[in-house]
Amino acid sequence: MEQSDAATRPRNGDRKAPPTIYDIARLTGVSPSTVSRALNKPGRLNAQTERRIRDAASELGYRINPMARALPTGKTGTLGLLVSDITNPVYFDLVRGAERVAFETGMTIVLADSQESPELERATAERLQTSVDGLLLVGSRLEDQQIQELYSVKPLVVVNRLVEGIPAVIPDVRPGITTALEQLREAGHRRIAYLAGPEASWLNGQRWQTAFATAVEWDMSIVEIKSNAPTREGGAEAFGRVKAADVTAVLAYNDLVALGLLRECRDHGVDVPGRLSIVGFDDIFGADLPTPALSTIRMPLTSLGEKGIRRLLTEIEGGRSEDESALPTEFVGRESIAKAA
Amino acid sequence: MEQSDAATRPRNGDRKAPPTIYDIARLTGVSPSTVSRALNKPGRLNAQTERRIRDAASELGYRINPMARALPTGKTGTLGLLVSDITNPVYFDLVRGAERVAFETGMTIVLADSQESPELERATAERLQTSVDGLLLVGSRLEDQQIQELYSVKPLVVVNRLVEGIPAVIPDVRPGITTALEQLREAGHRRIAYLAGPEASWLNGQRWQTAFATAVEWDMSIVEIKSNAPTREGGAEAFGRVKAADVTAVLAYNDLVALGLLRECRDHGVDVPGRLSIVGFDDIFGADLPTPALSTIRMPLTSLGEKGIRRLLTEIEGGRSEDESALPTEFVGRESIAKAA
DNA sequence: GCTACCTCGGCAATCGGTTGGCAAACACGC
DNA sequence: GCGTGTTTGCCAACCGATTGCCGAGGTAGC
Repeated sequence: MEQSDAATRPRNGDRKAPPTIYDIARLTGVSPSTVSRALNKPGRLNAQTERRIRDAASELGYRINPMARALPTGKTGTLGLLVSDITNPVYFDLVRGAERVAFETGMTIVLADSQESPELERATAERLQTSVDGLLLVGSRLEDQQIQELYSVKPLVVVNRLVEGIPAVIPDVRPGITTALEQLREAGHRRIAYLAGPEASWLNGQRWQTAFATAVEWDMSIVEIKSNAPTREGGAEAFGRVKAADVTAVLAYNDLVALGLLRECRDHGVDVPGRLSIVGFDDIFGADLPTPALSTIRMPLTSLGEKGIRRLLTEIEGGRSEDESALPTEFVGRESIAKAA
Repeated sequence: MEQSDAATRPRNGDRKAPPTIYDIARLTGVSPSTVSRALNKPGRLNAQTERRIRDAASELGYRINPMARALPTGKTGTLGLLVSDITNPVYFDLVRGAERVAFETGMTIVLADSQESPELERATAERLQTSVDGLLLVGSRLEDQQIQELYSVKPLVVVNRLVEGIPAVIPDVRPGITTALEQLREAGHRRIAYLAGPEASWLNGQRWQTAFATAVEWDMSIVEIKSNAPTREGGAEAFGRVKAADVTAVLAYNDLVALGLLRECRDHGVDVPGRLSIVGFDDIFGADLPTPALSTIRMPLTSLGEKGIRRLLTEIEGGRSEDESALPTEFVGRESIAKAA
């Protein structure tokens, strides 16, 4: 596996230091401050001088040193994105959306995850705060007060959560849930279960409360079933409790849990959707793969990511953006729903 | 959606500047340089003085300013991780592994993707290089020379690729492919196809060449079928060509392509594995979800991520780490393989 | 020809750390 | 009492930008 003569590789000492504005200044015979202005105060200088400096800069392959700029300005050009679990496919599109907006505005995103641990989340958030201009907290498991403390240090926006006094971007779970329960009701389901997510999750609360209120309104019975983790394993592990609950349909906290339950049903010979209908949340990658394909309530993930970053940017600029309306969810009907047995 | 009285939110000006070593110096009556040494040259100072300073620091809630440190030292404490497509589940575990090692060593990871575009990859890499200590290039689509140029600027490690003179971490595709073809052969398959990935992908070349050599050695016929993109859509779109090729088994460039093909087969009534056996690569999230569950060749993703970062760290320290042996792949038998028709 | 104003570019301070060199203070041996 | 050596902490320069202020020179108005 030796790919090359080690002696031919650059050592750190070999690499030439990148050019600075001082190099450009020397080359063009002006002062460094003039170079700085030429490069980021267009119009401030004589057009011809500016041209000359810009040319010299690109000839030298000059790239601004973000650290050096950050020191006097206090702006790092970096945003922190903290999610509860990187390996949860639900964050794909959200991250993508966030990245797109960040890239367009010339910001860099630092992605980190807290592995569903509040302690780790706090530690990571604090560490990130020293090197970013603002933080996007997605599905935070922290307590309100901790988030407020973080907010008192640096700009911050929460996604999928509401905290007193903190700018937020959230989905409106109502449309998706309403349609889903409507479908279940029309298919004759009267006893349904909600397979719960983490208690510290605000979104879990929203989903449960909305499902609960809707079910009650429509005279369906509904029970909440605990699950240990918002993962496929968590869903599989809840199978026994679901079965014992004697319901004809399950609304799961998220697709991961729904997929875990679905698989377990198949492995135990419980016919889905014949004997049990299952609906998930999020419409993650893979939700359409199993047979039956999973019906789910799609979250506006890309938009949540995009709006989150935009919101954060105006927050950083000191603007006080209006809290916009929540982004609507949408029911995606697939094969995991059928007439109640 | 108004969550709070806007007037109660901190404005940027409201936030108090974080404490600096100057604050600590003033508080303890020593000079800033002494504070600096107390905090990161243990033993250089009188033990008692050091204690006093450390106590004051933690009392003030001091956190070092990474930018300020980066300036004189040239070390940013940040590593860049550049993947070809963030939304490809294959990178989950790799990113996880990389993050774990980075976190343990106190480094921060900046994750970016190039959306399968070489131009974007180069631009992003160059941008990242100004603010990180080193770069991990995963599945790069750049040309060798471009990578070498990047390497001449900052430390860099490539994953899933070999480039002359560049430290690399790669999988050994042989074990997985050998076992997979062995199984196919024993099941009576004699005509197989390789559904190709991006031409610019080194890994695609490895997979094809190894499959080719092995098939030839064992007297199986093998053909290469192009696919337009290494995605589910790409796999679906290749269905016609696969069907026309008159083979009994397909080895796909990755699971995404395999899943796309699998779905398309189902939609067109082609029985898998009855009439066509399918094997993927990577064992991504979701590979086990469809019916039939996808057989695949698992990549040591977590290890690739971990080793990649470790390798990068020694590279940054100026060490010249030995090129270690490639990490073995492993065949994962599921339901998408059966006896040849 | 004089004042008033504007344009253009440089000086120097600043951001928050790090670090080489030095000097003060102290201990020790003789 | 003096030379030598060691410990300890400070001074000041530096990293690479940004920016307030100022002065030189040009232009215009009267």
